[in-house]
Amino acid sequence: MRYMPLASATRELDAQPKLGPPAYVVLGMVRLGARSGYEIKQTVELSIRFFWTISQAQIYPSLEQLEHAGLIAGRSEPQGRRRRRVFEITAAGELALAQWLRSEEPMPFELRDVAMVKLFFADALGGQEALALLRRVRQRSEQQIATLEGIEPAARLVEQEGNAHPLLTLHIGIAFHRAMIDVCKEFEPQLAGEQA
Amino acid sequence: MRYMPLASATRELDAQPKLGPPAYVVLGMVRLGARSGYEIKQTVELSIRFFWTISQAQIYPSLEQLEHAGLIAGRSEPQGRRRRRVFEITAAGELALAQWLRSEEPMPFELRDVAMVKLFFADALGGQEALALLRRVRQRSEQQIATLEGIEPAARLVEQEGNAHPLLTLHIGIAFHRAMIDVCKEFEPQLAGEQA
DNA sequence: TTCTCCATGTAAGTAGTTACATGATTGG
DNA sequence: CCAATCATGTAACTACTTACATGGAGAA
Repeated sequence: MRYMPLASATRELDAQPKLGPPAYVVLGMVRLGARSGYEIKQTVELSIRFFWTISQAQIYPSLEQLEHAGLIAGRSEPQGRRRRRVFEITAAGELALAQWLRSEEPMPFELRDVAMVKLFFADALGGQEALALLRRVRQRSEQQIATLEGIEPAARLVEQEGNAHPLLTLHIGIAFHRAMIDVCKEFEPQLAGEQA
Repeated sequence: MRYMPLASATRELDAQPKLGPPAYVVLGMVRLGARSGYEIKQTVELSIRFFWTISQAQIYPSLEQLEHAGLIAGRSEPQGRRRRRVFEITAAGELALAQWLRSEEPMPFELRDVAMVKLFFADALGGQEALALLRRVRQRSEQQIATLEGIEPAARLVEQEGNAHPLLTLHIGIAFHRAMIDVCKEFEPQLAGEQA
């Protein structure tokens, strides 16, 4: 039996300093076949960009952390003389990812959208200008939908490889923006009727 | 004529260090009648919380910055012996707010939602567990809708005082979550059919 | 040879949160 | 008199971004 304060004992069991969402994102991307840090960044931009971002500067430390924890295995695989580390998920990694997905931790919905803020305060504008803002917001959503629909073929491909959920989140994104457009459209006549 | 590098001259014209979104949020809230820092925090929690948050620690410095810039005017108005500063928007403040609302700066849509990330990676789970996750996400949206609908009476009141846009953003929020629920519902049978 | 892409790494800075500190008022 | 609420302020910390630095590979 060892004598040490409880806090330290607990810390020893926990082992690693606990992974944050960015690390799980990297882990999940490796699982889906993104091999290098560079590929992960690209895949993120192509797939989850509209509900999660991650900068390159976060990816490499996350990879290190995950490898250290034994959740991914990396090896050097240079292209010619250009250095390159490629990673694969380990059995422990699969387990850790699934555990995170199952965990009952709260998932607060947090949107942080300047456009919505501007819309909220738009009564400070005249009717014509408020209408212009509303239309800019609508156009943004139309643009987003176009982008998301552009991704759909790729999502259908990963679906055929047994990953149907990327397509699901893509559809949610499209539905989000459609909903936004609908509410804006409904509101427009109310503004058009106003004098400046 | 003065001799100084261009950068300095420009900085001199700009005068203040430029306001960020949090400062404009505070400004807008003062315009809508929130008088003290404390009231602003409460109003934010009641109104824009689901698409923008702001911590108390940001509010007081923002108020100072805005007052310094002449966009709001504050005076001491203690309640008994309890100190209290109350603020009003100035003409310059109205102008600055409107200018911000009109400005053509890009408004990138940025959502940051762990639930969507988990959904995206949910193929790492068996069908039953993925279904459970999907239902948790759905319940979250149902909960959000209930909260938002609870706010609606208050939004209708401010509408009658001439501010119709808070109600608009509220409707957008409700529509968001309805859309999310719809897509989830559509997807559920696909998972229910799977073996674990 | 020059541009774009592949690839990794890090230092410095920003934006924001949590937690703490203080103290008065109101209502049960 | 005790708890909840009103009210302000700040120090320490965390998370994340931007910008810089380096260099090879392939294509025009």
